[in-house]
Amino acid sequence: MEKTSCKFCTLKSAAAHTLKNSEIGVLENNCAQVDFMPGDNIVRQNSLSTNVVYIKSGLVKVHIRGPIRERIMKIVKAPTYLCLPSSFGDKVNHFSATAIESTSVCFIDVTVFKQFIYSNGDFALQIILDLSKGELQSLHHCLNNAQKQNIGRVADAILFFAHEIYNSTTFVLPISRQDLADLTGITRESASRILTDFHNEKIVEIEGKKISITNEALLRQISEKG
Amino acid sequence: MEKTSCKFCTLKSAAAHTLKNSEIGVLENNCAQVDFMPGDNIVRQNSLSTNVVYIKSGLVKVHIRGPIRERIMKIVKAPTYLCLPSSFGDKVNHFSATAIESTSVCFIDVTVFKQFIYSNGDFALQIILDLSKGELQSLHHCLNNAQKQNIGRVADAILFFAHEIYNSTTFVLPISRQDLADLTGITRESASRILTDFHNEKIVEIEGKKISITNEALLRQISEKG
DNA sequence: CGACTGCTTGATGTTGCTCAACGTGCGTGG
DNA sequence: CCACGCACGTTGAGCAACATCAAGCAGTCG
Repeated sequence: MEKTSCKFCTLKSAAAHTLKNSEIGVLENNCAQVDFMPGDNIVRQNSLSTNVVYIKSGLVKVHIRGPIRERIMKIVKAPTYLCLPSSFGDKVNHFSATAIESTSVCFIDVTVFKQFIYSNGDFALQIILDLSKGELQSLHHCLNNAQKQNIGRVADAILFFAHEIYNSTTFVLPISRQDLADLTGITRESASRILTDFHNEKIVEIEGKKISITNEALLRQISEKG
Repeated sequence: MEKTSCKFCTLKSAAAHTLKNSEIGVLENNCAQVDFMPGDNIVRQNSLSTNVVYIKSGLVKVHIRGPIRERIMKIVKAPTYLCLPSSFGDKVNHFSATAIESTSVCFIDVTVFKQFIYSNGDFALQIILDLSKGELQSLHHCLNNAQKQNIGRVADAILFFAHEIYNSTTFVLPISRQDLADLTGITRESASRILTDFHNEKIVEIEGKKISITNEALLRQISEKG
């Protein structure tokens, strides 16, 4: 567990920027930074949630063991808070989180966090904004998945990585086909088939994990039409 | 628009209980109560969201016009806040809300609401708790629907009405088959078929909109096994 | 080299949507 | 009052989308 100074941290959240110097001091004493390698488990479902998790850098998948199969709820890149709702709404984590790329995380004591909300209105408002945006996003994601058929969801996922994560139409998929399937809620086989279909129809070029979008307009259309 | 006194309102939210007398006064001047009949539109998707909506009494469906078809996100009973995330996360409503039973609603100015969060830590914490619990619920609901097949979702819906809404194994379904289909993400025809299947297999007794669960153990098993 | 993992591809069966037909109750307008 | 349109509900037949099952293939690690 390294010694870090929150005060001079260059990767502070919007909420943390509202903290006063004295509060930063408190934060520093109740905050632990840990680094994770790809595949490492950051948060485990059903374990006790005593810390707020802040992703300083890296890429993380948030997943949950559903009644039938594993489901990846979302893939988030730093900087972001993780699983705030679990910390506040319940005592246990409702999700697991696993590093996809090497990732730095700050664990912050939840009681300290609550203290900040209590004493610092700006901080509270920022957290509420974060929560609200997060909820809207995941509901839309959920809605999309529920109504689209497989091909549309895979198109979605590709566009997501291209624009939300890598800002490039060419990228290396950081997850396996199984993970891609879990993310879109389909089977490994279907995911594989759809990728080769896209390749054959010259919509994207696929070479192992390397993906390159060649006909973005069509891909977008597939994503929207379901 | 009736004259009401928030101070003596017996249906206050947990958050509102934390307000000081002076704050209640402010609330009273920025709060309007409106009554709705079944079928009335309370909040309209894509309209400007300038108010926080608090359901004092009644039953409401929250729905959204998806890319393909209408989708009912959830059915909530009073007392509860509605669409908080829309108010904070964005300027427009992401959902519509429609009264199912006759319903009393308080519209509260969002800037006043923000003021409370800013000045009253208890209030902020309560709102964050509400948001967190709401998000966890909707994510689980989403997850369930995504992995279950139709029969399991309908079983879910029946159990939901029995236990969350009416606290009785016999009740009158307050919505149409079409709505039930939109709630579970299936077609009207499938919903109808599954209900008659349940009836034939003596799992529930169905007579128009009157529903009576006769084999709850089996119904629960269907709901869980997908 | 053999075991193993991740990926692909084909064959088969099931689920659930679509379409179509038909009955019912309700409100509207002639 | 009746005729009509319209929303709702039920049922059946056919079909498309997917999951499942099964087999095979390349790369990797012991």
